Amino acid sequence: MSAGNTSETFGQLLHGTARAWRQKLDQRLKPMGLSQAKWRTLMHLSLAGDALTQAEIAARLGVEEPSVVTLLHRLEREEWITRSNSPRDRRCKMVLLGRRAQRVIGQINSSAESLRDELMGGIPTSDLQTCMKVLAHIWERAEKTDKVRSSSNAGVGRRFTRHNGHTKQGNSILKKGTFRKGSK
Amino acid sequence: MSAGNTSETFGQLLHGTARAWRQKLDQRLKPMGLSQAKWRTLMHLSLAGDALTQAEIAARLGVEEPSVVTLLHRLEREEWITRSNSPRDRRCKMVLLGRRAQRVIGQINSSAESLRDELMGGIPTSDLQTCMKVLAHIWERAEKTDKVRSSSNAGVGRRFTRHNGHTKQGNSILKKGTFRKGSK
DNA sequence: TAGAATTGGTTAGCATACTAACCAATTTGG
DNA sequence: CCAAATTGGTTAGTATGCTAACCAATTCTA
Repeated sequence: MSAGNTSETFGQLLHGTARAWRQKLDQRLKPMGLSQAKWRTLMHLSLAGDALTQAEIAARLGVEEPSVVTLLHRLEREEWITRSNSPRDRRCKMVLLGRRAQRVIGQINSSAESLRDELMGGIPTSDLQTCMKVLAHIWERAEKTDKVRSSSNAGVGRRFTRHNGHTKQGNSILKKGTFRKGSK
Repeated sequence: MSAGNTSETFGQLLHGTARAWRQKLDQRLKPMGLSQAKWRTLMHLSLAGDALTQAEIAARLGVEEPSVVTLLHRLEREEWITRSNSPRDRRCKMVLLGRRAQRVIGQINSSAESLRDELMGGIPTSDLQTCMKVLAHIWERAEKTDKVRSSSNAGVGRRFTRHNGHTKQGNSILKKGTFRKGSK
């Protein structure tokens, strides 16, 4: 990079920035006993407003299932969430927010937002838009090219495809039978 | 998610893109037995054209020293590099590229470059420039705000302090560790 | 020149992610 | 209805990265 090469630089920048951001956020949330991975999980549960299965959580976080397993174990051990077996499908675990989490979701959110403001404030909106467009483009290509993950929402637009079209209210997992995700 | 919501989304996008890129690259380099972390280390050594100390490598990679320790252990175990004690400063380990690495640096490079082309090709240069500017800005703020890491130059134009000396190499130590079973 | 401070490296222990391999339910196809 | 495929979850093992705590050598300073 210092040797006048333009290649590599973008990747460098991308990863460095992501790492710096993550560390910063982790550092802020540490006093609350949370890290970004944990916080994001709680947010998704909060957004869902209902129990989710581990597979759903994995899809929303954009990580693999085994990664979710240990993540949820940590969250459960610290009493941020509870897990129980689904009465409908004995393979499933239902994941729910615990009291503790419900109480601090707001705080978490505002922490994350103020960091965002600090980091991105002052940047022209159009520049930001351009940047996001570029990132989305890259992401899409990177995910698409040679692995066809079932529920890999490649980007920002298309979030988790709601199998049956009801997300927040009804039960995500208590009403199996009608939906089956992607084709695969 | 696409409408007027600038919060959260950007971070999401940043991390997702970085992760996707990394995975893609790892996947390509796997047949060669390399991952991005390893590859980057080798590149820096190659660029330096000379032995580097572990601290220098850490600075160039932008990671902490303890992370470098295990990384170098893996690289050494696989014979990509050799490490030896510096004769001028007994605290230092000099890290050198091994034969194996020298032989494939070119391949590594072209792999990474073609991936870059695939991911970024077709994106207007000006957009890219804008994107990089934004990322650099964010990175700078994230590093600066509450931790004063040695170099805060947003990574792209970093300056490494030259240290170097001779290109001599001995054998890779095998030193067992002075176990002191720390107890405060 | 004798501490004190700094610097280079390490170990320990944790967090986060991945792949591979596996079990146990459930769904599907005859 | 039974065997095969699929799906949800787990374990095991590895890769990266971090912080905290610690030696050992070197450099600074009073």
